[in-house]
Amino acid sequence: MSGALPPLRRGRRSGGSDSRELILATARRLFAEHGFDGTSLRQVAREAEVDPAMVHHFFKGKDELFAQSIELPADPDEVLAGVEELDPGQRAEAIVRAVLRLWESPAQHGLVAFVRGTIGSKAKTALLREMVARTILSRITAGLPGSPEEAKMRGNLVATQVVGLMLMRYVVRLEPLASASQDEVVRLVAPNVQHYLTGELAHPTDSQ
Amino acid sequence: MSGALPPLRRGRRSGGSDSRELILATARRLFAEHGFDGTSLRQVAREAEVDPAMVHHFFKGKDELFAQSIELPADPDEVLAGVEELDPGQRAEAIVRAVLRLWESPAQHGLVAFVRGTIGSKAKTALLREMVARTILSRITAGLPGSPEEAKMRGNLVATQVVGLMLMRYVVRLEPLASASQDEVVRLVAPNVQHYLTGELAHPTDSQ
DNA sequence: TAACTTATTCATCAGGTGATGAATAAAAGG
DNA sequence: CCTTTTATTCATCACCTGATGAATAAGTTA
Repeated sequence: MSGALPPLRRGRRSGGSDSRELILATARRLFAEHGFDGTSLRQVAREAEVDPAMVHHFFKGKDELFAQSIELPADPDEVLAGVEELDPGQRAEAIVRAVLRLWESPAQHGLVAFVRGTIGSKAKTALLREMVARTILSRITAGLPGSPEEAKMRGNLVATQVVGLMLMRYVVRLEPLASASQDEVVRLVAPNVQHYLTGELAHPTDSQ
Repeated sequence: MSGALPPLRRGRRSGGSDSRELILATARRLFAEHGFDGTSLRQVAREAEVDPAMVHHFFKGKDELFAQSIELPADPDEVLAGVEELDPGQRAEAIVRAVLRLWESPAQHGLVAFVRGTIGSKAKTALLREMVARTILSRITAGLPGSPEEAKMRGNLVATQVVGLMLMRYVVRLEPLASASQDEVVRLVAPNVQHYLTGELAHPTDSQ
């Protein structure tokens, strides 16, 4: 039990270090696991073995850290590239494939974080709604036959199916769905998505 | 500017009061809007115009308050009553109707809170998974033809569609879906749910 | 009326939170 | 070499969190 502690390690560490990346990686993981509110800067710093003040040195604050952690998971332009040009009759499979590919890419952590953080608060949910409506649905429903109102509803229905699929497979991890192969998932759900896109939307019942 | 402040109001208020219910109602609303972590006891107390300590007087702590706030939204037995006895070929409409009815009942606040609180954390998501698998899916897939594995997958697929629908309609509030009538929603999505229950699940493609 | 129970508030605790500014050490640039 | 920039840590701040125990007032019961 010596009294002399090792000399203070204040100041720059010798030898290059990538603390910034380390912090980001840790933040990504923790945000994905516990959401925005459930993750503290100090927790990130602790697990990255770094002083809490470093987080403020590299990022302006918690918000910026979060923003950079989820590094918007690739813009929809890229993910849905080519979908618009496809014949509506074949669009469903392309959409489902694109979504599965995205969620099984390195972006997965960030996406889970995004979903958790976004559904947890009313304000953020509103942001999500705007974003989904403008960037994603418009692309999916481009060039559908029928009235614009009908196209919007078709887009909404596609969203219910696709979002439900992502949530159950990647967030809730329901089995056996979570372990099924991409091809199998496409086979199973693409037909229903296609039905929402171009199928006959049930006739208003005559009764009522 | 009299020096004499109004006498301290410590002690029981005269006239009956229903602070307990007031706290519960406020908690329900706030949990639904901001989730579990995003809601503090003091915030609940403030908006209920009550001292924070009252919350501890009536409930053991934040966890118990949360638990009582979401007052498990009616057990699945009740909500899905009768679904098991229905012919699988007609089950879809009953399921969708039951879900819509539930979400447009007074339980809605609690349900939104439950979803927000539950998706926000990994641990709670695991609880949700167990609960959904045991209590809901088993009921929905009872008596389906085919292997047990196939029935489980069919149940999973139904879950993707139903959960996606609830999320988009009641949590994200995507339009025009959120404003559609119950009957219209049933007409639009029940056929796809029925397909998951009893339809032909696409043949393994010969290629691959 | 006296004793007891319940409702209500106050004062306070220990601990976690995000944030800031200064001190120190290494690296980079001149 | 000296200067500037960058990385790192420390010591704090003010604030909010959930929680507890005691003080007080009203209702309830004996």
